[in-house]
Amino acid sequence: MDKVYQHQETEGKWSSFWEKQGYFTPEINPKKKPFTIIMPPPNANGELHVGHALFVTLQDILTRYHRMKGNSALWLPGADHAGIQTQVVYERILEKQGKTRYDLGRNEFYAQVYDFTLKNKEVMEDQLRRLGASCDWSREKFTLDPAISKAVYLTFKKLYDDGLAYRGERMINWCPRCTTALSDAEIVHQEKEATLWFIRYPLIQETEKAGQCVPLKEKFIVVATTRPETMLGDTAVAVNPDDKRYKNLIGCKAYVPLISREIPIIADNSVDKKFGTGAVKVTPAHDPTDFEISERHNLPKIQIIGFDSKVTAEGKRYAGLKFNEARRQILEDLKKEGFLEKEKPYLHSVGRCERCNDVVEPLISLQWFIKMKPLATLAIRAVKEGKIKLLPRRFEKVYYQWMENLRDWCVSRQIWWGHQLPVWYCGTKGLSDLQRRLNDIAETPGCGEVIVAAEKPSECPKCQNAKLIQDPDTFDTWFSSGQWPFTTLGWPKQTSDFQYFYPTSVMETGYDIFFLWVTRMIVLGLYCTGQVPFQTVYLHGIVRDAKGQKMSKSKGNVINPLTVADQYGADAVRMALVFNTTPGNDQNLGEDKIRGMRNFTNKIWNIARFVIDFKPDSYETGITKTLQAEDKVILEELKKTQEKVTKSLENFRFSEAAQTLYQFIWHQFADIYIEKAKSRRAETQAILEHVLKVSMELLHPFMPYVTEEIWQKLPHQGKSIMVAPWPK
RNA sequence: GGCCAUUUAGCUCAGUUGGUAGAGCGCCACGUUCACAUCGUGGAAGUCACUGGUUCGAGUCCAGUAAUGGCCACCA
Repeated sequence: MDKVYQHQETEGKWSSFWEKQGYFTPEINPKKKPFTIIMPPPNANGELHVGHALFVTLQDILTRYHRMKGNSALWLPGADHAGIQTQVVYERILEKQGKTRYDLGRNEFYAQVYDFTLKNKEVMEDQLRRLGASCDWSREKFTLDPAISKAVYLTFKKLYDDGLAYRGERMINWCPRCTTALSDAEIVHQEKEATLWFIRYPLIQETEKAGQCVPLKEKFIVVATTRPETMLGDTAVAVNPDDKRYKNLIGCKAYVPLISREIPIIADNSVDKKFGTGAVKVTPAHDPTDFEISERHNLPKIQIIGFDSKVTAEGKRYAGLKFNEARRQILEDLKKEGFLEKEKPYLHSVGRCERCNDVVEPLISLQWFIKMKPLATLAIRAVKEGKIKLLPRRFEKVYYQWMENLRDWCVSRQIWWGHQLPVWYCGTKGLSDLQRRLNDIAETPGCGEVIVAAEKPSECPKCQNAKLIQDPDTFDTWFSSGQWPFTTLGWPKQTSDFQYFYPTSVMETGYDIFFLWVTRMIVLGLYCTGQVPFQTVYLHGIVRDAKGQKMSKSKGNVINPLTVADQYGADAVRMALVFNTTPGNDQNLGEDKIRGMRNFTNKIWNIARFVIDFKPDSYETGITKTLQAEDKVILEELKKTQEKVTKSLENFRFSEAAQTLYQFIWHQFADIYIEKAKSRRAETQAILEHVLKVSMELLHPFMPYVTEEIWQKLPHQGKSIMVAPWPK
């Protein structure tokens, strides 16, 4: 044995050995208890980062532990097409070639992105293997696999038939760069220095009801806004009904300056008396609150900013201008005509597209939605009844809050990369103008019937027209990944996998996608299968750099897990990622820590050298000799370690288990026992071998490679430590 | 505006039934024949953010304060 542990020479070897032996593929055995983890599918648009390495480590620990315990342990890997994110990534690649997706056209673009994701997927698979992931490649899935897609279509049809999926004109978040609607969960709010403009809306004396309306002294009602250009779409001014300043004006009318539209002054409780002037301009087509006010008061909704961010024809003389140019022009005109009373700096938050960072525009649009109230009720109950446990527990509170305040989920996206909606229209009549324009669809006749079906219908059931047009939109990527825990197991077919492995045991993922993903899996899992998708949710934190800064390419502080795995060994990287960490909290990872764990692997290696390289003529193979005090102590400590590690793992306390093993192996076994054993070498050999073997078995889930390498050199009947029984 | 987390040795962090403070890294001294210098032995180092309370006893439970970070929300 070498003096220094050479991870390069062992890690690749064992990884392929395990896979060839079929150890990653569990058997469906009714006598065994299943243990299932569905891997959060990495987005197939890049390489693995250190966050992936963390989930690989935690999930592999659980899988290896339960496999050794004798369960049928399935860890099912996969990859996510990652709709909008991948589309944005690929469009950036095209941009460098001076192209847009429109230059390629929908089919060619889809083909190229498909190719791109498959290549990334392969790279990621190798990287997962490299990190020691013992997942079952024979069951690997991709979100765009035909069977998975079909399940997704069926779910949508089921929702539609149950009245839970509907198409409607609602206020959505529009990303002008991605040219698509987004759900609320995909919006990132950011503080921004802005200006609050105070604009005078001239009052109109109501002649018929003379005397009822008492105009203000200045004959204006002043409103405050951060977006003056939206005044083009104002259809009311709202005040709080209890606001004494404006009480006499309720029911009166005012002019929108510059365009001279006559609008009512109305009372609505949503208006905050203390904000600005206490009077707010109402732009129903471009603000969610205003939209709701307009619904309550039956106000018209005038869209004045189009999907192209330009002012529409409704904007009269400002039509055709980009919204920001229109803003400048309008401010200039307001000033010139004396309608701008004052301005003041104001800090407020703007919504941005999570993927491309463009400012989103609230717009009314015809989209598909999922009704969330009834689904959320199921989801809340599942957690309340303890059918799903969230770790750490504190996430239950935010879970309930989120579920209780859900708005309907907009699931249609005007992007090309993803599952196209299983909706067909008889002729182009059913398509929105937006859809026709974005996809350059020529008009074809038809009765306008809307058909939702898992497969393309041959003709319109109403008028027998065979020229049906599929909805060009694609699903929110989280709609398909929200069904991942059961579509991967064959649902809706009652496959043996589904029956045996579902509901899954643990969902292990980052808290950063808790709302985007975990909540949706719970909702859709309960709805589709009638069972919880998983029993325990373990949420890990973000891996930051050594100083606690978020890793990013631009900062240059990224730790590439594969690079450090090559340098220090995958075992060291894995151990560093669980050592001294807690669920739900971020952790800092520096190279020092990984180096320290590399030293630990080397320590283990040298313990093994000491134990294994000893070649006496003969020695007792069993632990039968009268035991000395130190022998009793180490065996007792080993027993305690075994019990503690088992208990820690049962309770998802990975760090505690890792520290227990580290302390035992290094400081009790090596520093104390081995030192003492040196003076009575031959009679301790059996104990040394035993303690080493059990230590390796306990440590195996954490550091699979070095433990296998050493275990193989020890006397035993087994073929691999991976399938050795968990020490009792 | 609401909610949550964090605050423990120079640094990064563990500490789950409340019982004399722990780890890794770093630091100091010594030690290279006999598994390992990717090492060993020994050592210095903390009034566990602050204030009050419960308790025989609190880093650990309760109330409040402060600082930092995060999440959620329709702040015009």
